[in-house]
Amino acid sequence: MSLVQLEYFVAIAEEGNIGRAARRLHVSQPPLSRQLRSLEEELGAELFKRTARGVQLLPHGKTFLEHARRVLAEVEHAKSCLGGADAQRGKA
Amino acid sequence: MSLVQLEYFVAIAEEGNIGRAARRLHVSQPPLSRQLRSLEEELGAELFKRTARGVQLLPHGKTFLEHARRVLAEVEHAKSCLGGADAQRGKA
DNA sequence: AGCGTCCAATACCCTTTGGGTATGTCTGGC
DNA sequence: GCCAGACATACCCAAAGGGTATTGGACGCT
Repeated sequence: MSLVQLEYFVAIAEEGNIGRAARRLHVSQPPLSRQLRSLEEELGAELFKRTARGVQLLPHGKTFLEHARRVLAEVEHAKSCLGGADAQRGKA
Repeated sequence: MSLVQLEYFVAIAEEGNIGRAARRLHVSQPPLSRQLRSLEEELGAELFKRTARGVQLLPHGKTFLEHARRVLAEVEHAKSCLGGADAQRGKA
């Protein structure tokens, strides 16, 4: 599991659509599909139900989403507590 | 920044010695040196003072260590809350 | 002072990972 | 039946990550 996987997962969850999440993240769609699948395999749980209109969070996915957000928030906090200058630049 | 970088950083901090941390993590020493430096560059702050006997946490490093531990703990929590089976296996 | 030891840093190579493009497959609407 | 939209797959290439070998520097001992 990696931090980018978590970022991708959160974006997909928020968009409900892998392609749209890809545009938001400025990457193309296939990498997102792959990272998501790889994450699901590592966790041993399906996070989304794939439909013809996009993806939909499953119960496991909802649970994991909260954790993922907390991890990412903690990371941001860690970054912002150090360099000051760098962190501020990053925020903009 | 990646999760492995945080794991490496914590191990180095706990061992006070990159080579020993490397053995503990079952990797060789150079990758750890590199990842640590890369982390410091990204954060824009030196985390350790390099000495002839090993490395020593600087104030920034101590602060960051707490955050890093929190992130990793949160990740473990996220994992353990899903698959059950997989998570239990991972714990052993 | 000189030597040996220990540690981190660097150089170089190779494998693996990750992203991009093109295409396939399926579902739902007209 | 056909088209449009969405995820999955195949294939390629660049980048990241780890390994081995080596260098450079600091400490301790004699």
